[in-house]
Amino acid sequence: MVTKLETRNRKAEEPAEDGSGSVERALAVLEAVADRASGVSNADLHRKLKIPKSSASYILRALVKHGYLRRDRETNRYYLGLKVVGLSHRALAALDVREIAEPVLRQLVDTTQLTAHVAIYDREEAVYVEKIDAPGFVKMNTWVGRRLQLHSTSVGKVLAAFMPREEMEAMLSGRGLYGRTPRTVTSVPKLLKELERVREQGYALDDEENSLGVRCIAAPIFNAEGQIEAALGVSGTTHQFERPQVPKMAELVKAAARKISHQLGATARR
Amino acid sequence: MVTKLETRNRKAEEPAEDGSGSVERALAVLEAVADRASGVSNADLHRKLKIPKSSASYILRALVKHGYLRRDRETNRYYLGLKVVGLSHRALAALDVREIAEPVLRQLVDTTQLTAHVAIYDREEAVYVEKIDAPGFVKMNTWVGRRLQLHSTSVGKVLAAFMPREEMEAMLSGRGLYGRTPRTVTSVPKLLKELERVREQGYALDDEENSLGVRCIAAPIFNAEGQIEAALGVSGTTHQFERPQVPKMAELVKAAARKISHQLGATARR
DNA sequence: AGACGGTGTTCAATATAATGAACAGTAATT
DNA sequence: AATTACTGTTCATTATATTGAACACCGTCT
Repeated sequence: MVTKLETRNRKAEEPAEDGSGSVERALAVLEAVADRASGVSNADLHRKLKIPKSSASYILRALVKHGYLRRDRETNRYYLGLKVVGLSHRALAALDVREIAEPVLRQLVDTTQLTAHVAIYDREEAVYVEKIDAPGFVKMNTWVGRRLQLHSTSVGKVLAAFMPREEMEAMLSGRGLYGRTPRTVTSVPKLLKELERVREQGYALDDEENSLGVRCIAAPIFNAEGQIEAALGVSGTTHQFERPQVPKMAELVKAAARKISHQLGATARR
Repeated sequence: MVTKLETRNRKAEEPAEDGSGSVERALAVLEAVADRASGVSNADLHRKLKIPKSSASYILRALVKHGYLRRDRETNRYYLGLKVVGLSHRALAALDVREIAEPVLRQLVDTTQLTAHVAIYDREEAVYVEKIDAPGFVKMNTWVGRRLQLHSTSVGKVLAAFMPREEMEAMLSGRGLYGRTPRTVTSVPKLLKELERVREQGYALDDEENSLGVRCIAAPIFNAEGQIEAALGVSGTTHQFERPQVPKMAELVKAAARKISHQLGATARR
């Protein structure tokens, strides 16, 4: 332990990770490679992760051997392999809500002309697990797998508002809320009030709080146990989705979310 | 199942394995979890992978910590985490051909009323990296990330036919060709002849060779260096895609593939 | 040519992780 | 309630993987 800390002398900005592990380092390598679309060399990893290049050499070989990375023979740079794409499909296929939601989303996109997403809660963030693009040329910079902060997005606020109270409070206690835009709610007390309103209204609004020029609205999807399963949201530019439309959109989104909840076996709520 | 266990046993008996063992086992765990949609317990892994449950315990914790697996607190079973979905997006985003191909595929689906795919070569298999569904109720059981054998599919045959000759022959030498259907080409010499014909014609046909009742046709996509980059294919049931239509479809698919090649910077070929 | 700064790989010593056994829970038995 | 047959976790010891240093290999410069 001590020697480990000594060898990794200055990791100035990174939070201390004391988890033991060769496995963890391999995963860190995987993520480091994912971070750079232009590929990563053995030496890059040696610098970036502060691991001996000999170790990186072995780790990389193992990852390549299993298809998680691929190696460009010309440049000796490493890129993400396609094995992860197969795994991704398996991970998503396990989420029943996706399949059920998809046709409902399509219809919602048709009626609202906005981009629709389904997001679930995962490790203190919201993750998009389904997306249907709006027609037209303006596209939202989102994708299945994208992770979002809870406090600055409509789906995030919905997921937080309806999760078990103690879990939510434990998560938020003593946590800084990053101000993504001037409109982001950055104080926990204010957010708690906002979440209370979300529970009352049954929907959450993101009025340029996550990205300037983008407005979103989301509603909760419940499962048969009455717990929140996911959030359904629509997103558009402030031009596509003007403020006066909010009440109408809220009803449409809530209705769509209820429809999905119902198909998941949830009984009517409220 | 049986064959899987057999290979595991043999592997365990063989002495030398290069690469980092602990990392490889972690990856094996990841894949074992992916294999079972119903989740996997620590004890399941102990049995399935023949690793001590204490070791499995540590590996699982590391994978959960980084989001590659998630643990159901109720049942202590493990499922794939959403981290892999984010990685998948990065891996696919690195493939320029996808973005370029997408609108062309859409148009091709419109004109042919068949399902269109783009596949690339990866580790002796073809992998779908893009898919556009045909309209209608019949859906192909395919997905982005699905891996296919080279010898029994149209995209696979195209990828094999146009890859560097020596690479292809090294890969095929002394390899058994699994007979997926009665129509599958199962001998290497026959396959080589077939690939020769593919090169001449500029397209490959899969006439119920991979799956009974499914017919596919594919053509190569070349990059600016004149190397094959991907294969573009259309698939349909034998009802949707009848044999007399093959010549016409071949031309449509070849034209679409050429269009993509051109946008990738390839100069006209043949 | 020769020296340099940059790669990635190999090897033996040692620091680290793997693991059998013991432990502590849980659930369904008798 | 006691018994059985499962779980998963912890810990000290051994067996293994990690890693600094040496090596080999480029291109690019004097």
